[in-house]
Parts: sequence; structure tokens; C-alpha cells
Amino acid sequence: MSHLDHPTAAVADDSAVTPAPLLRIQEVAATLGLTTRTIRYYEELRLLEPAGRSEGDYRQYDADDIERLRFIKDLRDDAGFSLAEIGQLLEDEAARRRNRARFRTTTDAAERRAIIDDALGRVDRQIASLREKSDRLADMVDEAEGRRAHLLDHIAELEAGREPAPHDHARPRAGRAANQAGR
Amino acid sequence: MSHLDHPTAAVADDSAVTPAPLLRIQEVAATLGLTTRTIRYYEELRLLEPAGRSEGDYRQYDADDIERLRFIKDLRDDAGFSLAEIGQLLEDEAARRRNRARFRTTTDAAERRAIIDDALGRVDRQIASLREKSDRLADMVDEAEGRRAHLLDHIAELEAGREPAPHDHARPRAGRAANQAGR
DNA sequence: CACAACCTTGCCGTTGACGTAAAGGTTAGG
DNA sequence: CCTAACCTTTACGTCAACGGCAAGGTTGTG
Repeated sequence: MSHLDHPTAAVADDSAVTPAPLLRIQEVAATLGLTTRTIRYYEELRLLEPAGRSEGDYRQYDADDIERLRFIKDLRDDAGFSLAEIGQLLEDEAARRRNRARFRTTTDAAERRAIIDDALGRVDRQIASLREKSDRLADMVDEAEGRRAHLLDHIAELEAGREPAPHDHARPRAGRAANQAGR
Repeated sequence: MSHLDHPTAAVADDSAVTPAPLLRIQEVAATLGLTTRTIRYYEELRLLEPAGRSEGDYRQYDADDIERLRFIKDLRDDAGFSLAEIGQLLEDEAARRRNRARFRTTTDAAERRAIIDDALGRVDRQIASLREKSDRLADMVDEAEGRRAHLLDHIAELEAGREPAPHDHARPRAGRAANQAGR
């Protein structure tokens, strides 16, 4: 994931090394189920930058770019993050990487400690933010599965050709009590 | 749903019936951390309707309304659902309730079976949609926690006054395999 | 070299989810 | 009964996240 560096004209001669197939924007869009407009918009927001440009300024994307775009899309679709939040996450990710480099070039224990503490704070914030969403979602899944089980009970009753057993149905929606186990 | 007394008729007799405190829009908004505009907007989108209106057409909300609003807010903030999707979920919920009523007024086994099958399909769709998001989030939490653990290792090394051990730093990103079981 | 099928930047339009202000009516306390 | 502090509907404004043109340049295939 090193497309933060400049589009160096890394033109190794055409020996039989990997073809490294650079894709044009429309091909990337089709692969990921996005539009070209969306990809350009993400670039405008500085969420990514294509690996390079052609002679005539066509954007050229490599496999890392596609991974990054897929990551953005997943965050957007599945987690419901705003593009600003996604930018923050990617930014933290980049900072993490830079810190790692800096970390390796120093031997001062205090500085190393500072770097790590900073990283730890960032990661803790990230975890808290993610876990809150995740837990809430998991609760909703649990609730839905409870209803599903209930329905299956009904089916079993029917298959047995019985009258419905006199069970409760005491759920008026909104049961916001304990329900949450640690996880 | 069924509150028969008007608000001004403060019958202060010793009847132990709950006062059923109907709230006005600003009180509800403050309680939930929303704005009055937002609540009215949700009503405009038919996501809810206040339990009643005062003589002079003031909206009056009861505890169920507040629960429903909190549910909407959670879905919006934590799950990132659009208001349209939330409307669909609430709609399904309402259909479920209606089906239950219909279910109890019929004795035809075939019809009962049809009702349940319909409900089951709906709930399965809901579960799938929720679980996909939840799982993805859980994966991201796991990943972040892995990084956190890694950082703690580094700290331990530093505290021991050691040189960093020659560990790997292998693949950080893209772990796509199985990771999270149901729960 | 012609040309269709891509691409570029620029810019205005749209939809969702509200903010905000106007012009008036309602409620509760003094 | 007065009045401040709420409330009502109506309507225009805004920001994010794109959609969709226009006017022109680039590519590669015949």
C-alpha cells in the first residue's frame, strides 16, 4: 500500500517481470460496482490517488488502489460511515504507518515510547467507535433471531396439527432492559 | 395508543393509574438529543406519529413514541441506515404485528401457515441485512484490537529496556478468512 | 490517418437529511 | 387578562454525495 509516493515513472524495461496491469477508471469502476464519477469524487476528497497517470493524463490504477477503493466502499455500504469518517480512518492508518517508519529509525527509548503511546491512543479511539456500532448491530441481530425462533415454534405447532399452545407474547416492543452480554 | 383523559383534566384522585406524562416536542427532543425539526421531519416521512394532539394542535408524545424515536436514532447513528431503510424496517415490524392479529382470528391451518411463512421470509431478510453489517464491523474491531495488542507488546519491550525482538510485522491488512462465528 | 471509444476538467443539478427564519396560534404563570 | 415561552405550518437554505452534461484531448484499431 505505498501509493502515497509520487508517480515515479517506474518504467522497468519490458523484461518478463509481472505485467502489473494498470487499469483505467472505467475498468476499475466496473470491477467494483462504482461509477467513474464516484471514484473521481473520492480522489477529490483525498481518499485516494491513482498509482499513476498515462502520457495523456489518464488515471491508472493498480491492485493496491483497487483494494483501497474496495475498503472505502465496504466502510460506506456496510458500516454506514460518512466519507469524512472514512478519511479519518485512512488517515489514522497512514499515520500508523509513518510512525512505524519513524520508530525504526530512532533508538531513543523516550521517543519510542511517545510514538507508541500516540498510536495506542489512536487505536483505542478507533476501537471504541467501531465497537459501539458493532455491539448495537449485534443486539439487533439477536432480537431478530429471537423472533425467528418464535416463528419456527409456531410452525412446529402447526405441523403437529395442534391448537396454539397458550404461550405469552408479552413483547410490546421496546424491551430495553438487560440483554447485553459482554463481548 | 389508548389514553382517554385529556391533559388539563388533572384528576388528582388516589387512583394508582400511571399519569402517562405526555411530552411536548421540545422535551422529547432534549431527552433524545435530537432537534424538533428532526422529529417533525421523521413524522413527515411517516416514520412515526405522535400519540395525540392537544386542543390547540400541539404534538403530544408518549413513552412508546420516545422508544420508537430512540430506535430510529440508534439505527441512523450506529448502523448508518438511511431513513428510507429505517422506514422499511419499521414497516416490516408493523406488518408483523398485523399478521399476528390476523393469525389469531383464523383457524385455517393453511392460512396460518402462509402467514408464518411470510413473516419468516421477512425476518430472514432482516437478519441477513443486519448480520452482514454486524460481521463486517466485528472484523474491523478484531483487526484494531490486534494492532492494539501489538502496541502493548512494544511497550512491554521498552519497559524491559530491551532491543526490539526480531518479530514479523507480516500482513496487516486484508485478512479475509473466517474469523467471527455466530453469536 | 481516421475515428470510435475512451478519457480529462469544469460546472451545474439532484436527493437526502436536515437548519433556519417568518408569520402566526397556544399555554401556563403572575 | 397579559405576556413570555412554547408551539404550528410554510418555505427557502445548506451540506454531503454524487449524477450528468459540455467542450475538448487521448488511445488503439482498421
